[in-house]
Amino acid sequence: MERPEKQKKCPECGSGKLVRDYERAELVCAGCGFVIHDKIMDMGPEWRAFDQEQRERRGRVGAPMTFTIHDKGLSTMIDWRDRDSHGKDLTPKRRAQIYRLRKWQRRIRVSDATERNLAFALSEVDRMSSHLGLPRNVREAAAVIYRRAVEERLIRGRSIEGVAAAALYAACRECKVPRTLDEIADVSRVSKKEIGRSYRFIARELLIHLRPTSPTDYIPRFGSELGLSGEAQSKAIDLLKEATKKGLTSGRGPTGVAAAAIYIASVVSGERRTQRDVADVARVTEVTVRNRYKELCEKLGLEVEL
DNA sequence: AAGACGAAAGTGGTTGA
DNA sequence: TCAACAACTTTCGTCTT
Repeated sequence: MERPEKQKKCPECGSGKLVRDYERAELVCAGCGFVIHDKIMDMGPEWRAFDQEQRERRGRVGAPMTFTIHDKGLSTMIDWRDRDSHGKDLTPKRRAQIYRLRKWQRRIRVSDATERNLAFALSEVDRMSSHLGLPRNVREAAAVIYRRAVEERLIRGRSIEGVAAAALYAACRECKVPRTLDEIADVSRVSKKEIGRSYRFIARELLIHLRPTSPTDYIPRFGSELGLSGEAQSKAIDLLKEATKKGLTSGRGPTGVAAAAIYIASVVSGERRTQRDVADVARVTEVTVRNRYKELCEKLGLEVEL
């Protein structure tokens, strides 16, 4: 795997100016805004991908491995009959020893049952992260959250996959690279509803208090997916700053607001994208893009000639 | 032909009694 | 537990480029 330091040029526009965004753990091209996430931290997949489409195509992580045969038949069970290998009765001393051994074997079994569950959950986190192209630090954060949930015994009555997905969702928000519940649900095996419920539960129990997602956090990703330049993206962020000041973002879905800002920015910077395209990457409808962008234009007193 | 616009009805989730 | 509610979606017809 290539060392991040050796990556000197942007694969998209060839510009040499790459900026590290430590907060989001991304490497960003200052010229065109292209985001090179997996170069900086991600030691996960061994393949290299230069954009989201490639990453999705090459992500060959499929359905989760089954851990049903936990030890592949290698475990030994101590016989319950108090006989030795010749069929003779054991001395009382031996019997006591065997009893203790059996007890310990039981204990070891449950402890590696929780280990297996943890391993399974973490492999789920990894699998989902690969699909979503998330950097390593987010996976780590998700793993930490999941481990805490295990320690606090919060998984009882909940599916491991649900909690794993919820932990990942929380981790994304914590690391300021938010993914929507829908996006998480797409790569998970459980429903959006269950992930949401699990998330709320563990967030409450683990006292994880996350500010509502800011539309700004979506700009680099959406911008990158639409191939927008860095200037266009900064433009969108400026717009959002203004909008936030005037309270235009509260109560609105952050993805919708982000989409509108991106759309306006794309138009004013001469890199126009259609409402359809913007709506698609933001996972909202054109109607929402329109409504938000009309609001933004009116309230910010913007003239956007088309 | 494609994109933008907007009206109207429908959906799922939150809130407050 | 139920109904009201706001945000968002779906659908569809019209206008513009």
